[in-house]
Amino acid sequence: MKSIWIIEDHSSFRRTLVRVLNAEDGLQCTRDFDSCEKALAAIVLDHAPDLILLDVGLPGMSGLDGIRLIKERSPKTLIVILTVFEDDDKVFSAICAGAAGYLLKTSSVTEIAQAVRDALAGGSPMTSRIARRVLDMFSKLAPKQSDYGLSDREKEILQLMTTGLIKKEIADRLTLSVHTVDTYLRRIYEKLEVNTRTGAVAKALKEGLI
Amino acid sequence: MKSIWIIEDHSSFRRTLVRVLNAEDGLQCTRDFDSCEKALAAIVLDHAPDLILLDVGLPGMSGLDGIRLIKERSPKTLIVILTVFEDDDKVFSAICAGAAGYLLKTSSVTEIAQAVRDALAGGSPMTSRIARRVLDMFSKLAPKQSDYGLSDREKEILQLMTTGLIKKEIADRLTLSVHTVDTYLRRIYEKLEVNTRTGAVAKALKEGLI
DNA sequence: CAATCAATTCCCCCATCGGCGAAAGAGCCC
DNA sequence: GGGCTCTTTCGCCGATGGGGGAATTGATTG
Repeated sequence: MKSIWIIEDHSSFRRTLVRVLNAEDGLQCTRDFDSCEKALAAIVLDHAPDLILLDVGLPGMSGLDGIRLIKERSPKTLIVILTVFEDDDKVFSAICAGAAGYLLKTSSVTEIAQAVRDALAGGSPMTSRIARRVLDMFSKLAPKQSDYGLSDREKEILQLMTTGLIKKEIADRLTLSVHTVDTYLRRIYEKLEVNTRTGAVAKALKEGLI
Repeated sequence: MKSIWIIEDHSSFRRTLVRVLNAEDGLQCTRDFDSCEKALAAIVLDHAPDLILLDVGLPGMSGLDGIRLIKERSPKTLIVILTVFEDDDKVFSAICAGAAGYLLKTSSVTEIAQAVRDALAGGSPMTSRIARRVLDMFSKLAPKQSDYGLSDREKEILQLMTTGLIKKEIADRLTLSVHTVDTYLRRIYEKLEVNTRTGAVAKALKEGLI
């Protein structure tokens, strides 16, 4: 039997959810709150539930901060977002904070119940529109993995540069002469079409060269 | 009427898909192939379809490369992956290459048809297990969003540093004196606990400070 | 009103860096 | 063997960068 909490300020909707979830086999909605603060206070006293259905966008504490705090206190508790917002920013923040699902309130209660089961079974339920947004963000975030024809040694030196080392330190680290490192740097600048260490490091990190 | 191509080497499964999709209103499976190569050749001659159902893991060209090549030739064509593999690597690569959905072959044909509709309507259909993997990868990939208490001005200067500019250029860009920029840099170094431009830029980019 | 902090400008000193040029051994391909 | 790239070493010079300290505005906060 999996325990579920609901954090949602609309009392009628909350009560409906409680009723529907309790009608499901193997699910039990043990508590419900109208704010993150109250739920957080309960987590320290009570033991945490298996899953929390959370409305981000309720008054008081931001739901996004709520996710973080809940996850801090009880990392194993799954958090499924249930909200009216589907802007990139909210979705992005929720996922980064550790949400295990993202539903819209336009979903039917049976869909919500199914989503809860999905999440408990190791899935991350979300509408396909939200999924598209996540995928778009993902491919923007992922490094382009370009090349520029750097040799292994050049990449090694570039990598050390990204740790903040200066030429001399790199030379010491690799038991090379400063001159050698210098030559490498010049070639790296040339290949990357930059003319400063900063530019090289920035390009390396932005484009995932190392 | 939306046109769909299928790339799938199992001929019986492929024919089943064609039949099922053609039975759907508004969908027409115009062509089907048993390899990416043949589909790519067709794209240059024929005009590209609205959506391609693609099996990554078929013989010959890697399906992942296939996605990239198809997207190059016809960026507007949606690509929905249909495969037996659900390892992080495949999913990650497919998404980075621009896939708009990721289904498992364990799905029923009606689910596949629904997924095709979802994708055409602007969604990214995927199983909730796949979604969980994507979310996990996402939160690993996403910068930690730490703070270090940088002021707006300091962040601005840090941002300009990450474009490879030197102090003097930053000063010119902001109509400041080099000395001013210098002071900022020193404060940034202090807050970020580094002592070189390279280190500051690396830390800024790695931790998403800007 | 005072205190604080962010933003700004300036000085000096020396280590480091970036651009110039040169060279030589190792390994690989034709 | 001759060319090629990769790796390594070296010198020189002027510009830049980092560390030290100091001081002035303006805004915000207490």
